[in-house]
Amino acid sequence: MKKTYSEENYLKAIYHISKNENKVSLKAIADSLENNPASVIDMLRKLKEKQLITYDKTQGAILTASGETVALDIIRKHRLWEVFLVEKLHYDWAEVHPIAEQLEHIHDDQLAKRLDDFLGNPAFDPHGDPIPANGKMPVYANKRLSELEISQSGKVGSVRDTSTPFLKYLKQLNLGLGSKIEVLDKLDFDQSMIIAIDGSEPRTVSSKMTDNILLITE
Amino acid sequence: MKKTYSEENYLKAIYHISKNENKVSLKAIADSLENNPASVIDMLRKLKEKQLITYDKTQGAILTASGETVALDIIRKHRLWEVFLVEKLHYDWAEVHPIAEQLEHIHDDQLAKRLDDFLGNPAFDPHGDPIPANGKMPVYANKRLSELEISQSGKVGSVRDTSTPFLKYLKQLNLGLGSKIEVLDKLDFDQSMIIAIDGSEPRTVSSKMTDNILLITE
DNA sequence: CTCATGTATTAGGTTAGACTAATTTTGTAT
DNA sequence: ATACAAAATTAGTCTAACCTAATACATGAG
Ligand SMILES: [Mn+2]
Ligand SMILES: [Mn+2]
Ligand SMILES: [Mn+2]
Ligand SMILES: [Mn+2]
Repeated sequence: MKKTYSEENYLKAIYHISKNENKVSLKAIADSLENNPASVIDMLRKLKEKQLITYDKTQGAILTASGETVALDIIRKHRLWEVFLVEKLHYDWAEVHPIAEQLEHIHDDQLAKRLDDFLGNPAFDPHGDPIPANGKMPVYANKRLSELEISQSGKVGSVRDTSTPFLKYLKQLNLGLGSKIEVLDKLDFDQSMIIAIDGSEPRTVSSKMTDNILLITE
Repeated sequence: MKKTYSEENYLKAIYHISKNENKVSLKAIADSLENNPASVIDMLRKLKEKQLITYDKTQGAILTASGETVALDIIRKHRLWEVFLVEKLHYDWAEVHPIAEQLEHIHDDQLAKRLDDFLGNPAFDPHGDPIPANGKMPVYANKRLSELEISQSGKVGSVRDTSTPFLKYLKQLNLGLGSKIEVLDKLDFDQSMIIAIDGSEPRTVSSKMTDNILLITE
């Protein structure tokens, strides 16, 4: 059964929220899609009807197996297209998200596979996020920078916020995927951190920043 | 001003029909898009409102300059994506049209240019159709005069025989590059033609002559 | 000239997906 | 336990883009 652009966006939003919160509330979906709660509840009923989710106000929205399949397929296409835009068309990684938001909805049976092969079967998108394959999201060890203790370190594996302002900020800090970060100090009163990026001058960064950097620690 | 998917499809349809018919009728648009005439007239009024076309029942629909710009931009993207799908993703040329129908609506300021460069600035799509550039559809002398049927016409784009006798003969006929030729009649027994050159007196010309004149038709 | 047919137009209706403005339910702080 | 605020829900409205069915207009064959 073919899904609409809008249905696909809802399923994707529900998937992403479920990875960060233990309950996917109506409000969280509304905030994420910047839609009115009244619009959201209509769509949730439609998705429930189509057996793509379950929903009630206490449990929140939960993807069914087929709902998750759709969500992962969209995320896969989104991330593959982002790789294409950066690797082949030489876009900056900060520019590709809005274009991938459109491209992820292109529907064709063979397209994702052919694109994947053309790109050399990449494992990660330009933001360091893993590309789903075979209906599953690959998992790998990662930790928020905000969770590190003083003197611990790690390599930047991905960023949770892919907004242009945030990515521009990172660029200004000289921080990219693979940068090594060491925690020099942590301020108790607002959780801001003093860090060294690739061994350079200490920089102070807010908890909002450290919450959005995911590290490969091991 | 951003155009909807549907508006773009209408403008494209009007463009294509106008190249094959001397009037873009409501019915022709309805047939081409497989939409109901009642739906079509609504959209024509909307496009007229937005100054993308003019329309009245006797003249039919005519693209304004800005309407044509939009149409050519969509056709450009359609054909570039077809090249991508065939050249890079190794689709068969017969499979790519429905996918390009979706991809042509992806909106981003830089995308067409970047894609064009990535593909090596192709002049033709996989079906041999020219790819618009700089807001214009390239035209090529693509048909021998001898291939035209009665009542068809075209403009002289080039000549295959460049011998002095031939060119002198053309001069005597008052025929040069850009001259408009209309086929008035064709004689079965020796394939000679009776033609009007720039609307002048009918002239009879041999098949040897008509084989050596290349026309821009469309 | 007239009427049959094809083309254009109007009128009214549907669906998807959004909205605003109540209202109800739930959770939390006192 | 109360009362307030946040979250969920309902009711009603809107727009884009389609539809069907009825009607008007144009045209060409007899
Ligand atoms: Mn993205
Ligand atoms: Mn990404
Ligand atoms: Mn095509
Ligand atoms: Mn083509």
